[in-house]
Amino acid sequence: MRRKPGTLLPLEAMILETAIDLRRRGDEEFHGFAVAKEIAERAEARTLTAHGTLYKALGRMQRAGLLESRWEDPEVAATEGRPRRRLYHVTGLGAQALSASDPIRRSPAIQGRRGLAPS
Amino acid sequence: MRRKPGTLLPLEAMILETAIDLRRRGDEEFHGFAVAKEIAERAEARTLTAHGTLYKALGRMQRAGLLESRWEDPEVAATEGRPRRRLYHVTGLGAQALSASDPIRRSPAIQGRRGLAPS
DNA sequence: GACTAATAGGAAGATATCTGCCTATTATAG
DNA sequence: CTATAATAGGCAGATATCTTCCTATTAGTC
Repeated sequence: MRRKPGTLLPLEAMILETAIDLRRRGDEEFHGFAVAKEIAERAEARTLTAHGTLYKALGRMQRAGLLESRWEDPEVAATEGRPRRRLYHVTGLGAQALSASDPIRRSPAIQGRRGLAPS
Repeated sequence: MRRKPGTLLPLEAMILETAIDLRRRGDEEFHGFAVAKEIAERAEARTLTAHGTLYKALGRMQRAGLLESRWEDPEVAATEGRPRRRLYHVTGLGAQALSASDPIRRSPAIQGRRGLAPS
């Protein structure tokens, strides 16, 4: 949809918020599936089905320098008997971008958004 | 459906056949997904959807001693960028069970079965 | 021959990530 | 203000395995 540089899309802001939230709760790193579930709970279940959208957003944000990632140690995933995760963390730039972003598109949107109806 | 001991179900026979076939072609070991695809191609596309059925059959056959398995080295899966596989091989007992099994339920069933309509 | 007990089969979903395709949306050029 | 260019969003599916339900089928009993 043609990007205005230096702006966060609602989904991107939500990812950053969720990630920073998780960090406050002790998780230094997060993985896509985890934020997917978090976001699905918050945002009035717009399902965010087929997580393709989310993973594409994560990749995009990483390319933009808002996130950094590393692959989980395969041994760990193996021990826990699940697919391997890609572990992300928010960069300084990412945190900065969030606080600089239009707050109307952020927190208010999470519970009882006013104005800016989604559909 | 209550088992007659020492008998192979069509699916089990097909797994053993496929596995032995793959071994002839050089693959000492096989994994569930691979046989699933092989079988899906052969058997007139009864899809075998939702591979649950196949994985249950594999587990059952392993418990019966017809197959043995080991988990793939997590590093290998990681390098190839895909989920880890469980690698199976047919045991002597497994090969024996196949040759002892009713041939009408086997090879003929694969192309142009006569009699014994499936549905 | 009918009934029942037991298990096989099938659908669906959890766990994770990623790609391709098509449509929707938006920023900017005109 | 509109047309266009570009990208975001959504759906589907590939890659693998496994679990939980519910239904279908069959072996063996009476």
